[in-house]
Amino acid sequence: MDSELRNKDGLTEKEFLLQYRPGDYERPSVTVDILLFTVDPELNSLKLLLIKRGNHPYMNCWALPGGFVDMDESAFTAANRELKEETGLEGIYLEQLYTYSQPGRDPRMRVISIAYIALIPMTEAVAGDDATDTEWFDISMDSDRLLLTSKEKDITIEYLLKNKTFESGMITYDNQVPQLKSKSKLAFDHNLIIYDGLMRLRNKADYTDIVFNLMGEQFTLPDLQRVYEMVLGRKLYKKNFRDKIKDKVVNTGEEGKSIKGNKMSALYSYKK
Amino acid sequence: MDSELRNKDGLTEKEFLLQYRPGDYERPSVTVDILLFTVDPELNSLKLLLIKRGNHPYMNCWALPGGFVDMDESAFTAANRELKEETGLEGIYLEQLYTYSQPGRDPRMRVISIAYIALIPMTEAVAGDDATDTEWFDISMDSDRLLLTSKEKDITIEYLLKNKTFESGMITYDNQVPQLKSKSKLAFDHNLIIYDGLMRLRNKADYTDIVFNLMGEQFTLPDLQRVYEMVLGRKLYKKNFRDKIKDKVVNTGEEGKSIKGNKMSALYSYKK
DNA sequence: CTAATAGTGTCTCTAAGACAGTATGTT
DNA sequence: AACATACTGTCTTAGAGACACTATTAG
Repeated sequence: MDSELRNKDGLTEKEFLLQYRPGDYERPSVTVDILLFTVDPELNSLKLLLIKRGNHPYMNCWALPGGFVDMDESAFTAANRELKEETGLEGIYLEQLYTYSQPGRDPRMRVISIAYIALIPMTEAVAGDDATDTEWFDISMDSDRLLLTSKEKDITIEYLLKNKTFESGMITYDNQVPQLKSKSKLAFDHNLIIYDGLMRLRNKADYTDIVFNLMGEQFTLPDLQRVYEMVLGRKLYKKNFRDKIKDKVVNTGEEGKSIKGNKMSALYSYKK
Repeated sequence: MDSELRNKDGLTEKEFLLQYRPGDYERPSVTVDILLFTVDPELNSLKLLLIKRGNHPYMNCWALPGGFVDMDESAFTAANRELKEETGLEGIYLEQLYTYSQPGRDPRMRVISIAYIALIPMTEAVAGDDATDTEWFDISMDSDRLLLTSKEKDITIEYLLKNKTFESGMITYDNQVPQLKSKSKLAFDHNLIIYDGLMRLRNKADYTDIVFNLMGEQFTLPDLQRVYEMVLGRKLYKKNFRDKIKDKVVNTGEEGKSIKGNKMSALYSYKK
């Protein structure tokens, strides 16, 4: 067995691990940041949960929910735990987005943040919490602007998207960089994270079933199309849309009204 | 100005940051692991660089190159630094893959690893280094097996790919999990990382120009096709392939022989 | 001459995109 | 009656997939 293999100091693995002491060097803090998306019950907008910071740095700016990764849990587990604390919900769609590690992204200390995308159905949408200044922002993005608004709190957070060319090896690719336009703003590099997350969501809407995580158990096709349109940020042709999703969906035989319409429509559910 | 904004203790941001002391809690180590791919000069195989571990844990197993992220550098910078140390090359294609954070993935201590994909042209391929037991493995993967082989060292590392269904929110998706088959094996969770990286490479070969990072300045279309086939792990129809890449490529007017052929062929270069 | 390789033509099938049209309901 | 909405038909274009074909060259 390999368990009796000895290293150059003559130690087996068990002996090695017993005597091993990690070096005494500085380590970064590691956190998870969560992009929690949903759609509002009237299907007017895609929504993103933000929390107002009550202290420096970025005091009074809006930030993504998140927290530290504990020593005995994975980042995925930490993100699920934060979601549970924030919304009370479990079993939510959760996907790792990207890891942000630029030194100085938090002026207090070195923080590396693993960002996650979470999606909850409109029916589960939890109200904003006034006490902790938690708020669902309407979020939209077109070719040159990222816009976050809260009607209740009368807040507009706006970033212009500037085209920038990146080089990597042989290839170059165009990307966009958010540039603050409004008075209110996002904390840390959360503007980047939100931009990246929305792009990921849009891309995955095209080639996966990710959008169904924003729907309830049953839905009409007009409602499903509206959700796709909010995610993608553009109108879709009804017939083409129905052709595209027809294999992902099954007619329940029941009928119901679409959220914005008053005409009966067939109710569908997601087909696994 | 916001710089005069005071928190509930009456401190400005500058004052707050001066008195701020990070909590004295345990932090994980953060490393980068690098999937360095190239193709061999005879265009027989896609290649991946691995290093043989000389100590516990996973002594004598093969591992991805990598190292710690320093406190004053981003993970991207750390990956570039490691690449420079390993190959002497700079300006290489480098893309963040995924972050692996499962507790226990390193039995010595808590290590969170940010994995990167790097691609270098075949012409730049550095030889394996006998002193440090660095070796370029031939890598291939089909629907049910991941295979890493070194002809020189007579090593075969083989993992069967077992289908597994994952649930996340409303949707389920099928994925594959590597299961050790051979006597030689990979260290830590590097089998997962390699599987994920190869899948990413294959997906991106379809909708980006990523594969050109494996080519030299000039190449014939038959050679380019062979590289695509090695990355994708399947044969392509010549005409369809040429139609697909025709806008990515420009005829230099020169002629040269393909690496495996002895007939002259038009030389192309990558069109930005 | 034969076999292999470089390169092109073309057919089918599917999916995206864009409208047009019918039926059914509300006001 | 007028309008909006649910739902379907169909045309065009583009790309993936699959072969068939010609031309060229090594041996």
